[in-house]
Amino acid sequence: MTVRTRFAPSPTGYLHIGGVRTALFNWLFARRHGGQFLLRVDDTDAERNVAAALRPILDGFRWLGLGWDEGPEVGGPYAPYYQSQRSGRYAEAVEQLLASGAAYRDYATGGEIQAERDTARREKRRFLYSRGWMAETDAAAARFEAGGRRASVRLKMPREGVCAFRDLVRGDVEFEWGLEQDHVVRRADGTFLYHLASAVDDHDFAITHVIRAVEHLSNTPRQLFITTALGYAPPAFAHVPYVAAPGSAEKLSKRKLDRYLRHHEFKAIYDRGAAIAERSRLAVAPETFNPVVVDFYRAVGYEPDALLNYLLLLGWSLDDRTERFTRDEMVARFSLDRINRAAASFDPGKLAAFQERRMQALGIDDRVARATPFLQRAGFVRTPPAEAERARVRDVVQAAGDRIKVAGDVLDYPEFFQADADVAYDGKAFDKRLRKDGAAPLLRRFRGRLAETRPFDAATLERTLHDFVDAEGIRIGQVIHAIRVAVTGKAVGFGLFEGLAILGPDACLARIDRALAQLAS
RNA sequence: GUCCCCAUCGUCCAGAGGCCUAGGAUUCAGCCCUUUCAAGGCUGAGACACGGGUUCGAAUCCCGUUGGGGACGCCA
Repeated sequence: MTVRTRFAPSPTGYLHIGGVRTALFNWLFARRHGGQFLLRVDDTDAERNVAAALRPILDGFRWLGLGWDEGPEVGGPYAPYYQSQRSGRYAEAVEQLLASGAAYRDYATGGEIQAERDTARREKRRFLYSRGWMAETDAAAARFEAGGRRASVRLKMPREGVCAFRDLVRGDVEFEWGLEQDHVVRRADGTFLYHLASAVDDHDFAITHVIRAVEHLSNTPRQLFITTALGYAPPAFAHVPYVAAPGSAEKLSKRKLDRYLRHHEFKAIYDRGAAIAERSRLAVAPETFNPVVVDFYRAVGYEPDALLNYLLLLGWSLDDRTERFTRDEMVARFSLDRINRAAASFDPGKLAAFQERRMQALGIDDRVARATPFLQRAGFVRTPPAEAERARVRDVVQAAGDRIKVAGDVLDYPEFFQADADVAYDGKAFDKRLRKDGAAPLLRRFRGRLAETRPFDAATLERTLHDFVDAEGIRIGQVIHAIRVAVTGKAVGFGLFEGLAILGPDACLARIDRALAQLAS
């Protein structure tokens, strides 16, 4: 029997980072065992589905490189993979449940159910439907319908005994049947609910392993009930713990961005991302520009492999030290039995560390390829880049080295792409390094040396400065900062000589002149 | 409220009775390197929630307490 796993997103418009981890586990498990990983669209709730809300989810999967063997846009032998298009099958299943007595028509109104629920809560016991409006015979149904009521279909759950099953991460699990609800599987309007659809689909799509978030653990008995009532062989279950919020044990939620922003590492990656988005004139939807959502990482230039590697280790480990995994290594080493039982908090700082290492491992060509689109969006480089632009990007990325931690960080160096007159001065740096006694004349004299320096490369420039410093009888620190601010506008940046060489003599001289003029005025 | 689950450095993991004076990663602090900023190197701080058992021996097994969390929909 070949292993088949699935991830079943409902089209909400965004891909949650916790969802990705669950999907990754599914993907890895299927790949590990030479099986198939499929995507199924859980869109039974028409009201909740916004148009085109599946797009960002599929894009996210593609970006991450988590390919699906069957599902939306790729089809497959069991198509369609949209629950909204499988009503025929669900209708059959409901008829079968009804016929076997595993389900019944129910005529209670929402208000009546709510009243029973309220009573139960008042009496401090778990709610259990009285079955007061249950119709098990056509005669009973006719009586209710004569009163204008419409039937939903509920599961007739056992009221005694236990539901026991083995969970691949949690071990043996038991639930008391008597505590289970008579869940609705078909609404009064004839549409079907998740549990029914899920049980039917897992069977129809030949899913062998249901690997999903632990939130679904308590749903398992009712799904098992449906599965067995329908005569299907149940899949194996593996319930993965949820991903908790940074510095907390609460479930990570997209809606609590404001609260997470109080966590300094979370705030740091958010702020960095926001700065990149702003500089690259990226139109960000506040809805998804959120480190809880995968889109965020794509937008600011993270490496998918870094995200995946980090997520893999959030609740799973191989041993006490292996942390770096390539795709192939992940696939080769992954196993369900090393998934933790406790929830794990999302740690943005550690994700950033993985990203940094991954970026460092990339060759210059890859880094240039990652950085270029950000410069294009910011309007610094044309699409496609001119030859000179291409070379400039390469030089800057090379010189910046591992200062570029996410691809969007290349926008920290606009001065290499701007016209001389557009370079902005950092006011504080300008005052500190240029507006002080001796700075201007020193800079002017150095300009003279610079004008004669040839070749204009980093090594020669460095020699030029050292000669200048010796001749003046000063320390290098007395002039180098002034040069940096004059030429780049900033107090910080990569190697000064590399920077000067990249800009070339004309730009360097023009910028020094501009700074000098600014000082004189 | 009812049911269920979880519990090792701030965080993520290792640990399945002696290998643990608890290991790795990340974060943080300090030092080194250095024209700035990064990176890198070195050093350091930092945990078995508590109480009882079981055992020659417990972070590991059992019970309880405490704390934290999840599920309780005609949502998925």
